Amino acid sequence: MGSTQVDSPVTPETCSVTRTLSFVGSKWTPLVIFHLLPGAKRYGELQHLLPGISPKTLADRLQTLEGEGLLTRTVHPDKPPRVEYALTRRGRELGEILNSIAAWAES
Amino acid sequence: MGSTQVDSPVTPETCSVTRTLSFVGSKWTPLVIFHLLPGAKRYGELQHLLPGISPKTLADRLQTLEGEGLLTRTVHPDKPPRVEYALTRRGRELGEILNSIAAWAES
DNA sequence: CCGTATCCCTACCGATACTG
DNA sequence: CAGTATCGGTAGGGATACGG
Repeated sequence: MGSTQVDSPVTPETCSVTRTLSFVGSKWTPLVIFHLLPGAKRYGELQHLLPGISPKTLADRLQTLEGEGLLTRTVHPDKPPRVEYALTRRGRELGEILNSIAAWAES
Repeated sequence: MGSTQVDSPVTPETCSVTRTLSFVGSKWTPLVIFHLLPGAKRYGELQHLLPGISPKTLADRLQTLEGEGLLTRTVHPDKPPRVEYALTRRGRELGEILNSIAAWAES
């Protein structure tokens, strides 16, 4: 006998793609990821690579990406302080997808 | 002699990925694309497939996607009016990328 | 050097009512 | 049926000043 239960529709709240794009699509986030793909960078380096970004926004993006497990934040106990950000494997995987979007968009 | 000209930095305004995600990342847009992947749908069908979306938002998303060349809008001269939306080849290509994001997000 | 704290503005999105 | 018009809330992001 067939079930009378219909599939519950996917909503923006339950869609994995919508959820992913909700933070990857934030302003500056793709560029942050691109700049980290070649290797770890310091906070100040990213600021110079991203002219126009505010310190608040850069910190927001880095913290969100860290919270999503896409990058790691490493504090080196130096004076003056030195903090490095590096993509995780998962972050690099997402970077590859962003590259495929770039290829699609520019073709 | 090496040029003294440095690369002008990429900004969110000139980044093709940021620009793409600025509309693909809009709420409901990925779901609209997913529902159109199997084939053309009418406006009312999409409304029922997307419970909770407002008519304004649905119209906004469809018009944006049409403007980006990702779908076509076809008016059939019937009574009552019948309008169908179908992905273009480019729209289906983007849909495939969204599927790869889903695979990444769910892995 | 690496951020946080505030304030503010605006663009996105939802609800609702209405029209060809 | 397939939208448009209008209004309003809210969250994202910028500018700026300051702190560990």
